[in-house]
Amino acid sequence: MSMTEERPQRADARRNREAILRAARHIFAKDGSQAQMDDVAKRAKVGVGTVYRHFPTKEALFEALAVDKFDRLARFADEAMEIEDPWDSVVTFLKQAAAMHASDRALSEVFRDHGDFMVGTAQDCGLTDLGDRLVQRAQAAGVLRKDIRGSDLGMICCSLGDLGAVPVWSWERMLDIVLDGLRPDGTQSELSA
Amino acid sequence: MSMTEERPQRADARRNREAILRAARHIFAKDGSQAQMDDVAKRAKVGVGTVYRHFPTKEALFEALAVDKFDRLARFADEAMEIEDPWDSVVTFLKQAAAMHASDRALSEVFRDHGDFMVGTAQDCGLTDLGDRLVQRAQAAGVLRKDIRGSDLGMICCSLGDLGAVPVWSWERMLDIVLDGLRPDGTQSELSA
DNA sequence: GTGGAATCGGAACCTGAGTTCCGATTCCGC
DNA sequence: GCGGAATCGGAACTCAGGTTCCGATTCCAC
Repeated sequence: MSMTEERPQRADARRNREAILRAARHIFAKDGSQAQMDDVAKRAKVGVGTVYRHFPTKEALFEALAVDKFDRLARFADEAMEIEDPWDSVVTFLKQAAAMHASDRALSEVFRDHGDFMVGTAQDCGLTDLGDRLVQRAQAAGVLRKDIRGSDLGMICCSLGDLGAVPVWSWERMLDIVLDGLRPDGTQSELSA
Repeated sequence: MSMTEERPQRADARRNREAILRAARHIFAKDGSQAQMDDVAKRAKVGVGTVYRHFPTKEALFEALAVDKFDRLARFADEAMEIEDPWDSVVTFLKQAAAMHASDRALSEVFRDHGDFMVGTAQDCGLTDLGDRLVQRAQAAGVLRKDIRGSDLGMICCSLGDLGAVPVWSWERMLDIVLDGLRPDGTQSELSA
């Protein structure tokens, strides 16, 4: 079934592919999905045609990068699980994820504009499961309110995502408020579905 | 200095202007700033040329609507000040503002993409002051943590804004969490700047 | 009712950005 | 080295969507 055979590419092709990915990562992080293919090509020191040979469409390039990002998020979650203190591990993960959002405009846009794609990708790279585990561990230790679900971590990231765009506000401050809302103690309302 | 004299417009012109605004409100709420001028014209049952006579540019039309929205937000804040219970009044305002975001894609985009414009407009229509008053009243009554500023209300709205785009998540749930983070009691961290 | 000024409508124009195409160039097995 | 196949580069094409233009139409003062 697999159409993508591992045919050996020519050396220059492989080199260019890497250059394109590196350039695209930079340009998309800066300009979001509005970034232009010409700019990517220019930064990769390559013609536009070359970009299109490696990625048939702008959307394809964008997705390739997005999958990368989710893998990185999954790695963050993995590392966070290593932290002994369960609360710290949730906080650390959220901080890293949010910082990543803040430095990458494209990531926020994926979260906002491609909800279904995002859910699928998070599932595939194990991020969904890792999120659940992070949450359950903290709840078992009694340091996280019981009515939080793993998917709430994604929701929180998404909501912090676009704060980076407005210089007046800081996602760090917002995250602090949200974190206090996640604690098990204190007067609390009942969360809506 | 004022160039905008109140010259009486012809009846059909005034009628068309209203139709265009009504149509634009609907189309922009649905499609955000990606909305197309042709669609606005079609919905207003008017030619594109007519739209452009009333609003010299797409941007101008967009801004006219945005100012409207901020006036409405200011009215919400005003009404919220009438509520006796200071905590309720903050909650009510946030709920109304967030609901407005959820039903209006363009509003979220203004918050995200035109930060400075937004800050200026909020100032002009009195929303900034009203927010400060809402916050201070609640703090004086001891029902809102002391380290919250009026501008945090805007930040919260902004962060809730784009949750509406992803159907998996609900801004109501997120707002519940945030509200618990705003309460004065319970274990709390120190907010970052 | 009539004249002319204001307004309308929408085809045509223009620009920007994604994509294609093909001659030039580079790589690699012999 | 040589030959040809894979790859490159970037000018040119395409298409979508904002904006303009001007003949047709509508309104209002007289």
